[in-house]
Amino acid sequence: MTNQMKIISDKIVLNKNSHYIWAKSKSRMFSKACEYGIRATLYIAQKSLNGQRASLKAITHEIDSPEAFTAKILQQLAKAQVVRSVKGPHGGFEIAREDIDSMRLSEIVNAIDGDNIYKGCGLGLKACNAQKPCPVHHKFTAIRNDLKTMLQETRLLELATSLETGLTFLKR
Amino acid sequence: MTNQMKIISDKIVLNKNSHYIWAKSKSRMFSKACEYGIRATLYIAQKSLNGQRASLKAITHEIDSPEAFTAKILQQLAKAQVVRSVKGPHGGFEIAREDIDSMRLSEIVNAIDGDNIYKGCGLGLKACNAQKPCPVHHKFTAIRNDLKTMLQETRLLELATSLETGLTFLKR
DNA sequence: TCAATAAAAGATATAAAGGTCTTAATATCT
DNA sequence: AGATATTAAGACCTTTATATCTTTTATTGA
Ligand code: FES
Ligand code: FES
Repeated sequence: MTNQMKIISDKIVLNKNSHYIWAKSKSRMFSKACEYGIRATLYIAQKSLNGQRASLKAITHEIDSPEAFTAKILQQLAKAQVVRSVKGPHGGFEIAREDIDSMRLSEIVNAIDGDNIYKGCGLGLKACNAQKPCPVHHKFTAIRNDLKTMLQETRLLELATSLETGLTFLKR
Repeated sequence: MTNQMKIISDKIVLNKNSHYIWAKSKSRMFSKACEYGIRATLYIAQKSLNGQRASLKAITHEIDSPEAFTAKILQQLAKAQVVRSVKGPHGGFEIAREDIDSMRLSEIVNAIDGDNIYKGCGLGLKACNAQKPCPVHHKFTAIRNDLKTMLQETRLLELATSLETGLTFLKR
């Protein structure tokens, strides 16, 4: 590289006039909002199993997420009835025991990211359509369906339990 | 809804003061740049199999993508040696026959999106780490590995051939 | 009923992705 | 050599995602 561009970080590249030029888009399966949302929900589930509510402060501390942004996401999850919120002293977020048993990962993902991840075309055609498939359709739908099945079958209880027993973690 | 917010489209929601509030992030497996990049590469491969070059204009027409943006993506792919570009009259983009045989889908994805999609943690922890796994680690890595394998095994030739025979499509 | 606490709602700010436009470089043909 | 065709490079603009800050609403308990 003989020119004067400046690499600020892995993601930020500026040229000599300090204009942003290009960096690989760090694509992810779920949006950050959804990642925080899943982690927050799992923490709340874990606390709820112990008969406790989780406050916003506790949540953001335990999952290492930005507080105000996490609040917004929890609002969404409360509207979607994934979690229940309680205002005032000793308030916070909770999930009913029977919901922890029955709720699936897919409900959280749906509430935040919608279902495009397992319905949309892998190459971005308007919709996935087996009658007029894109070149990756067959290979892609197989993986997408596995993802869909996994999300729809995985219960909150199972994930919250592995957290409780210290087998898995929400931050590092 | 008794308030005055205005739903402009599926993705754009404004409140009474015309401030953007919130909409589900349409998450996708690959970035749009990557989707266009794959589609463009497949079209170029198909033309190359017929001994022809593909011009930017022809590409954007055939894959239905924004011209200037597609040009940027093709620049990236040329730098990554996924495609070869030729300037001047009768110029355009091409892929050597032997590369069409050997090149895998993963090379295109890597050139544009990098490898986070099959290396990163599904819940957004700094890195995926089996020693201190997140709650979805085991279920997630299984799917991610299937995706990785699929991308690494799928050859351009196979996809370009299915296009040529009219079994699959790059736009609709 | 009042102070304190905690979430909801709203406004605004910043960063990244997606996209356009203009000029430069390079190849081809006459 | 000059006109033309085509991609490369750079600057810039727009939209969406991510994030923060401020004000309002609900709940509790002294
Ligand atoms: S049409 Fe592209 S994935 Fe189904
Ligand atoms: S640690 Fe989260 S996917 Fe491996």
